[in-house]
Amino acid sequence: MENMETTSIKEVAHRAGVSLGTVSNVLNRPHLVADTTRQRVLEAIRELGYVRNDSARQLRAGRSRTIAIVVLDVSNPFFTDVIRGAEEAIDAAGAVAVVCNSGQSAARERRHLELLEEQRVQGVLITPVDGGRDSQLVNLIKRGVPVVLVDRGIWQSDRCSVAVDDVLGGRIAGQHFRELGHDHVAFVGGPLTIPQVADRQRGFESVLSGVRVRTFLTPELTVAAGRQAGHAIADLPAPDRPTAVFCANDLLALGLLQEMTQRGINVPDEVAILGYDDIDFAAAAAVPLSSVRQPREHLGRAAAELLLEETRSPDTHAHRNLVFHPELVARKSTARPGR
Amino acid sequence: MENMETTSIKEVAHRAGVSLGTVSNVLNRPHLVADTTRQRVLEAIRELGYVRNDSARQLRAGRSRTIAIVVLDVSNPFFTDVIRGAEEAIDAAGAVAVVCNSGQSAARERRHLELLEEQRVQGVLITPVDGGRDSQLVNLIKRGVPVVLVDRGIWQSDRCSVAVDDVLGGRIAGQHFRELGHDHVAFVGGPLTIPQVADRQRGFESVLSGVRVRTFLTPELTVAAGRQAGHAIADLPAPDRPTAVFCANDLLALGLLQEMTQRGINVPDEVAILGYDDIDFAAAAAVPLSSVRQPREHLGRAAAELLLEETRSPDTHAHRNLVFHPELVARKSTARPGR
DNA sequence: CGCGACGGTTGAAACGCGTCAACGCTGCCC
DNA sequence: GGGCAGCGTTGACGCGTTTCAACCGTCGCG
Repeated sequence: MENMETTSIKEVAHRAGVSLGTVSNVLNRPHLVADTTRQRVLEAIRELGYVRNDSARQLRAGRSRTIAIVVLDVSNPFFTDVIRGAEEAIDAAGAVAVVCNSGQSAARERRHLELLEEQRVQGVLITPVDGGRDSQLVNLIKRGVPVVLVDRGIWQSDRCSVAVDDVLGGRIAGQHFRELGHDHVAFVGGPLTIPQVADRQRGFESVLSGVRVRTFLTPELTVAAGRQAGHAIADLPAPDRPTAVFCANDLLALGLLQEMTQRGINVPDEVAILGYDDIDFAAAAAVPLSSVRQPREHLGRAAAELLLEETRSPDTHAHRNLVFHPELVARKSTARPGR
Repeated sequence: MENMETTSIKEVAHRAGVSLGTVSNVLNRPHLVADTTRQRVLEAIRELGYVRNDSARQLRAGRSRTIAIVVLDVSNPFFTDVIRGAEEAIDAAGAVAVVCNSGQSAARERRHLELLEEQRVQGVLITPVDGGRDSQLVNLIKRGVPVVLVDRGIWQSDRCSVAVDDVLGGRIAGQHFRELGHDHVAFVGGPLTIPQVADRQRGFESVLSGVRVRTFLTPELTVAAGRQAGHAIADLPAPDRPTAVFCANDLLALGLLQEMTQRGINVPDEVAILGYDDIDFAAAAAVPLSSVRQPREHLGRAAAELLLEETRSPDTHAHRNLVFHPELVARKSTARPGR
């Protein structure tokens, strides 16, 4: 077991009394090697603590077995769930997933992509900082590396992508309020420069013609921003207050909920609240939060499968842009008053 | 830009009219190359879209520039914060961080470690599934790969580690209750096979001699388990009910809080609740949750720095086992009654 | 003015390690 | 004896790095 730092296939061959190629065969095509020889080689490998040098292997193979998942923010539960789904599929295919965190920084994303390109990764699954126009990413694609966009830039036909239909999500929210009989509702979210937010708003309003809809723009999608919006809504005199509020994500909804609870405004009787994402904490809130759920793990799995498909048959592969449907998870925060 | 798949340093050299070595010098020791030549080479690189082959480079160098962070669960905020801290330090050192998720599975951890070893990573920062006795991890260390344990196995002297003093965290909790004048308190947590949980309990009880302390064991550290414990506590007749509860983590505390709120038991007036971890949602709970905060990012940064130090001077390096101190973050859930 | 020395480059070749295709040896069967 | 498996070996190859000898032009000294 000692002297491991420099153990190469050559020493294994020497110790086992065979040639280099045989050792290689034992490792890669064991059926070609006679039983006794194979045993001897495996024995030598064990004794020397030999570990294959992946650099050399890759150098010859021209590509690696790893698939990279580049996310905007590892601490966002949305992405961690996407990661889990993708890992599942990648694992099942015998590849290995590594996660890179761009942390919303274009510079870090670029650094990661550069390295990944140098490492000749098998493919990249990415939620790009800038929607996928970055030159580094374009280079990667030009080079023939399969790339799948996750939840961004679904309109680009030169690559695969997966996303969730946010307009539909908004529609589902509006529909839900309609069915509950609300005739004065509100949308809380922002900034509208985030396509997801704008889409959700658009879908929401599109099914609410004839209903009074107010909009409260927020500077970000956080609990604090939700609280502030809640402040503004609670300050309205009761007759002028919307009876149902759709928030662009669950954090906003949780903030809103807290503010309402603190102000003594009953949820859902006086104000119904509907979130988006269905994060784990939604169900666990003081008043269990209704939410529009995105199939996060599914999204990741589908993305990984598109990627794997492309790596397996790059020639016949046709790029696809999958769009998933969100679904309503109704809980107490939008229960019909009086229930 | 075309024909990129096979572009090698050789073609660059040819196109620039220089030799291989010169191109290599341009890439690695540009000061050794005359200005005009360098420009010519850079130009050729750009024109051909050349990207260095990291496998070949590593094959020669014997080791890579990447540092792996292997965590138990990417969707746990504790780890994502640790990751962020570690990435900061790794980035600053010019290395690259990749994250591997073992998902609590020893098999996946093993697979990842095997691959990392084959890739000759510069170092590994890991929270091992089994406390660090896994043979794959031991192999890695034998081989001379720097390994730093995170929040596990601090007693092992053959490697560096970082951890947070959970006994102290428990003491801080107990001390807090003492100062608030509680004379009947409870600990909620489990299973005690998790060292962190056992340590917190031990510390908690150690400073509460003379105080009545009940223990409610939970099967896991989740919101649901917290709710169940809350159920049991709320069922106690008021005089027999503890006036302050210390939970082994914030999820339990949030579940407990919800149950209390739902049962109409006032927090903190009738029951004070103290959590552990100070996750983002703690401050955002219906009643802002007091918690014992662990310096998560700091932990990650320190771990990465130990690792980097070891990679830089493997000979003079002495293993260290850093222990960090948690701190109390007092919010409303443990405010003095009547305030 | 001529020659050697010197600072500063350049280019050929060896090297790191595993993979794979082509080839060679043994022994057996018909 | 010819042919065929079955097994193992040989050697070229992938690509960037590094070493070292050779080379260039310039400068100083005699």
